Amino acid sequence: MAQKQYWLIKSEASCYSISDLKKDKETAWTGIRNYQARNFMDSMNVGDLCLFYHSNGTDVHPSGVYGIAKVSKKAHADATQFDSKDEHYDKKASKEKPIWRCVDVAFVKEFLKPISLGDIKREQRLETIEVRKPGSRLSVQPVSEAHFKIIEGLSN
DNA sequence: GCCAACGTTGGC
DNA sequence: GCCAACGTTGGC
Repeated sequence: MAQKQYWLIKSEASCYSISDLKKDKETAWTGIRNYQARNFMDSMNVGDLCLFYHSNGTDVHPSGVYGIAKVSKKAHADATQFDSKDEHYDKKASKEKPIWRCVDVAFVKEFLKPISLGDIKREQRLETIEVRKPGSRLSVQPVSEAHFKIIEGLSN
């Protein structure tokens, strides 16, 4: 068993939120159409923990980490790339030659107190975290164990 | 809604 | 293989 890794996965709350995952218990993390993000998903292992980040927030619902999910299945072909009616359809992909993959993630917990991007920027120990970098658009990104634990700690 | 940052595409 | 144009993301 490989050592546990930590990640941050982004979703717009209006698209798929932590409460959706709480309700579903488990979901396929489909729709990732970025090679770097895909490659990170390829290196995920079952049991890895993910910070669940809501992007494109509002004043009422700020961008930030809203909870934790756990990888429950290693990367497999993302079914939405074959579906011409899906918004993530990719005509260059075929069942014989899939381009995009996704992992399955399971609900772990929803933070009682979400950690907003503002909170993250105020925390000196998180100075080097990817999500703080200007123009950080990567929707799946690695997070160090230390940073993961700090954010988890802040929510208590 | 604006705009900066970034990835992708396509002409050359 | 370069690079300008374009589309998308995401904070504000």
